[in-house]
Amino acid sequence: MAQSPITLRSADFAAWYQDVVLQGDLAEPAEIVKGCMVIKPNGYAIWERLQRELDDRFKATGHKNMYFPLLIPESFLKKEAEHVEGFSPELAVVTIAGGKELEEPYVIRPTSETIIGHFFAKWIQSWRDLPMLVNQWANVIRWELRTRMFLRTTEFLWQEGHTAHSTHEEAQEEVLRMLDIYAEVAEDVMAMPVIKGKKTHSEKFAGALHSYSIEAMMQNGLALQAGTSHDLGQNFGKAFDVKFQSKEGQLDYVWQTSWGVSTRLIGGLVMSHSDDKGLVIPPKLAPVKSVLVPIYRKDDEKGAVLEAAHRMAKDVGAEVDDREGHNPGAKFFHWERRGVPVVLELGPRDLAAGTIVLKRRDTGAKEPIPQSELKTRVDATLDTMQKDLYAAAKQRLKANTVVANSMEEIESILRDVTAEKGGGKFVMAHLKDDAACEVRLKAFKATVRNIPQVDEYDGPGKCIVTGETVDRRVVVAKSY
RNA sequence: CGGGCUGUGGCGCAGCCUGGCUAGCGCGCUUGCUUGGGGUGCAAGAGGUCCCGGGUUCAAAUCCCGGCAGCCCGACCA
Repeated sequence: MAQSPITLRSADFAAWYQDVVLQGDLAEPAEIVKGCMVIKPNGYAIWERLQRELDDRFKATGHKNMYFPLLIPESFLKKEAEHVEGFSPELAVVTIAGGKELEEPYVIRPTSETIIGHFFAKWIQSWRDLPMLVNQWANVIRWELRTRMFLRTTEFLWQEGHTAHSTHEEAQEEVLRMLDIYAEVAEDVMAMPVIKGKKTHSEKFAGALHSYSIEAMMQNGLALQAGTSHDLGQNFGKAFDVKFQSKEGQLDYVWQTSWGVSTRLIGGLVMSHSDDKGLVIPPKLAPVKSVLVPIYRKDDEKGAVLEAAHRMAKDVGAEVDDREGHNPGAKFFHWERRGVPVVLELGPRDLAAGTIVLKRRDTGAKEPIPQSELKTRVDATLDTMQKDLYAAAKQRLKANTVVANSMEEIESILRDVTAEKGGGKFVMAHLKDDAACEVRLKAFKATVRNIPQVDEYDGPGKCIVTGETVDRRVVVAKSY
């Protein structure tokens, strides 16, 4: 009894993650459908908040939401050579419908570049039709061989932005604009610091000219690709014949972009802030920001406490946990596991003293405060907690980022790192954007996460494999 | 998709090797009392296709074959 249902991070980080997701009531494996999960109210509410934060920013930058079919004619996937090569191993295909074998199978979308390309071709004729700025909130299916809740599930929820532009420059601006929005939501809303950068050629999206990502560091030091933004060039424009006539009267293919974030963000959120007691949710995303636990012994106390509890809770927008049959301790544990940022305790002692006890989820600090200051103190605490969580995550990122100047050095740092044992680092090294160089990392299961947009290190240097001069250090890490 | 581990009331497990009575235990759940500032205590109760299918046997949770699902490791990826 009273033993924590959550594995310690230090004992097994992967088991800890699973425990936190389960105990925090975010989701559970669907079991009857391989690799899929049921997202529960506490998890879905976080997703809804993320959606709101993202969607507002998409709209503010001129994008409109649309919805495209879940099923895509199989032939569409094959129109872009790299794209089909990248995605075909993980497609789910519908071959029978209405009891009959289909003439042409449909694939369940793994992403929608192809079907959207088809419609772009229909809708775009003139430079006046551009830019076309579309976003879709949807589910997709990728038949992944290994799944983990939120981080990689067979079906997942995401948004995919798809845009078409008349010039490459404009498309490139779009790609970076959306990358910035992702970084802003990650840092300001999720309190999760990220590194913005460009993917290497071998890590880019199948069919893109260039891909960009935001990479976050989890508490075990592993990297998580938290969002991607792709410069598709004219690849899909050519594959789907999306042409427009320019002001000068010339016919040209459009320049496209696509960008997405998924429910994976919730996994990142968990692994950024949560602790051995369970979930920790930054206030800006918390479905329940504060809970008030009333405490009483006798019936006469109960009446007075509950009356005051409901009145004060209303003032601060807190939920009152007035469930009978659970003592306060049990309630504290309940809300702690669910990551509620602030828990308030109100009992007879407080009523007598005119105080109420305020407890922060992240630090565990507990403090009696005057009831008259409740609203301002709760708001201030939520605000501080949001900032502190970011600062702590940022500090961890810094502390676990190291510089290396040889392949041997990188290997010695990363070789024994696993998701369970942790100890991961971001290793900054000069390395050429070349598959032949990255193969050396693959030997110990590390990858180039990205080439940072902003160089915070020592600028150009010699590639540790080829000796050629490269522009800046890249992020090498093990990742999810 | 290859390797390993696992699947038994809601949850966590024991039993399986060496087949045999009514399938146990802890937690949770229900009811009542009690307790209440970090998982109260007592009592009575409810709850089971032993993952699924087939086989061996007088008899299968237990042995054999096949499948499904979960977790971990690898290869593949948001």
